[in-house]
Amino acid sequence: MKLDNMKGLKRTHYCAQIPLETGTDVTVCGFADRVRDAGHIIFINLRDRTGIVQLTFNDETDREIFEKAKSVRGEYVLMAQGTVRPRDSVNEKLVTGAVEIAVSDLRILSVAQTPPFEISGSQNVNEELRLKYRYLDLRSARLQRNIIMRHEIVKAAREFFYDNGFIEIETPMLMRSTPEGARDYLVPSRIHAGSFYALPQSPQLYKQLLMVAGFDRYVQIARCFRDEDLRADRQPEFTQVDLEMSFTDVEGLVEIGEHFLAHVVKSVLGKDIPLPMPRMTYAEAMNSYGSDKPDIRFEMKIKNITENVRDIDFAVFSSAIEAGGSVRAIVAKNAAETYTRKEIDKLTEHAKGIGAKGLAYIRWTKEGANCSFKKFLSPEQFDKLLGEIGANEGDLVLIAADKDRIALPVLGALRNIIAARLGIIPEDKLAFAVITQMPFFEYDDETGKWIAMHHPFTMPMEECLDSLESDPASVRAQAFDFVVNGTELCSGSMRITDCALQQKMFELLGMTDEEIAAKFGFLVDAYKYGAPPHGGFGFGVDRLSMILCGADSLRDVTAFPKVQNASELMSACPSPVDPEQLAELSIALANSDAKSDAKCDANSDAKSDKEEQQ
RNA sequence: GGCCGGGUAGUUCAGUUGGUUAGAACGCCAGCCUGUCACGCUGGAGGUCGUGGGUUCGAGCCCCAUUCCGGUCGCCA
Repeated sequence: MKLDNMKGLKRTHYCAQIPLETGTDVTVCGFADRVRDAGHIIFINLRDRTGIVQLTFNDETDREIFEKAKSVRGEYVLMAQGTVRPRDSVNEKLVTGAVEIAVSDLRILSVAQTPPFEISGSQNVNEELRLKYRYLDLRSARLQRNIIMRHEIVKAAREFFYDNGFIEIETPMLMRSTPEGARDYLVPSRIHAGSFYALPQSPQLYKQLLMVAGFDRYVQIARCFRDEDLRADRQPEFTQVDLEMSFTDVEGLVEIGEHFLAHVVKSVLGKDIPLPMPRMTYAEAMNSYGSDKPDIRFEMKIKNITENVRDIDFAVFSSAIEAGGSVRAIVAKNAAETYTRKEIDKLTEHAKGIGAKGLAYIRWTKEGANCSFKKFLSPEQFDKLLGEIGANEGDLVLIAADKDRIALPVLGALRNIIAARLGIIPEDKLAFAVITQMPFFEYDDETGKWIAMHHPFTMPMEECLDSLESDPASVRAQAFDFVVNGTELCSGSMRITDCALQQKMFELLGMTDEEIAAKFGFLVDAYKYGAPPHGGFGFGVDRLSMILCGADSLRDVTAFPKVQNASELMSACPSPVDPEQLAELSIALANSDAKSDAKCDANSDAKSDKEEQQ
């Protein structure tokens, strides 16, 4: 088929933005979304990024154009010139549903094979297939909307920070590897055989040095990389609104952060977010929600019932208490009917998966209160306990007895699962919260060492400076997180600018002078030349987009996402490279078996290429 | 690395205690149709049942292995 060109035509409007006045001449472009051939009259829904407009062709007006329209198939790329006129009957579902374009010139600019799935119904199609043909799925209204909304978010972010005196500065993508924390993506150096760059996990060190350099307020829409396993809300490469500012404190940072979020939400969704956002200490979040990223759209707070059950002669409770743990409970209102014995067993299995030894429960239905430890209580004790817990008929009480670091997260996880199941989470609500006073250290069970929970440049809270060595577990940091609807959006902190203190922190984290000099020598040196007090944070653009779009996965707000094993199905990367490339980089592969290689290959073509090489 | 769920026409799915030629809807192709808009009507094409092995007279179904996708735990300073 001979294709047309655009000669003599120029687009005047996007499809869904044509004037609705009868008689207007317009020229529109896009994809054929749907073709309805009714014999002597043909309708084509033309689609572009703004939406859909109906093109109408009648065989009485122009036979040649009509025949051309007859040949159009789904996803053909068209350009049409014509006149806006009212329809016989209005399609309420379309913005342009009251009008149509009577076409006087039609150009077929490109033909299309039948796509492997229908664009309009793509959200029901197997995601693996959609990811292989990502460019087709991206044509769907849903993904067009998400990707454009993400653009609006980044645009609003830039507006906000430019207006508040922040300077946008690019930091290197090829940098020194600092393998503390997440694994680095490494980039081999051709010129320095055997040496490697790392892709940034975040621009952390550079942005701190920009403060030492006196830029005072820095911002960057920064791409970051972490070679860790994926989740629905975790991709190996992601984007942060990364910033750092001087002459501020935690409250100053949090204020900028919350005004930024409010500006973005207002710009993109038109919603007002009440400020200030609720603040909650880390300890409060853990005690009440069993999570450092609590979903506060709903209540169901965790209760500490240790004192209420202390006198009960039930070994599960008493042994946990004796071991320094506690007994915690959540009351799921009106959940007793939903959660049968079998369903509770499932919850228990889930709890065990997270580390609980088991769950005690009280299921109070119309038939009475069924309690897994009833035989250890007198009827009076049981009634008293029910009252103290605050349970009523129809409620389900779940109880975990363990060390706090087990019992709280377990109930926190169950809280989310149960709320989702009961449908008590208000879907359109945005519940932001700022979690403050994060712990500084985290005990690493594997190595038996204390490691920095945030990063080693984080400033401890002033009142904790004296207990750095004596009681590391109690040390809190001048660090904070922004969370929304149970998702962590942002992590930030004030940084250490005192050389002596920084040295001490490195030592506490078990680093030798040699290590410090080799890894962070340039940073330590820099702070010797005068450093303003400063701090900063990074907001996850992907996660923010996910929440604001109402998407369930980062894949829905990322143009070309990676799948769970960190490969990309469309281009089939990562992939093996030519031996010549490796030789140039002075890299010899360990004797890898074909099996582990095949895992990297996302399609059979790549696989056969590999086999040919071997 | 562990646990859970999934893979049957192009797509979404059904498929009985293991039993003849594996079905439906949508899509696709052809014909008809002058107001459709999820157009309609008639007809047609289209399947290595993820892959490999086993049990059986016989496997989409049972068993074993494996692979791919998703969720999650570990991991993510």
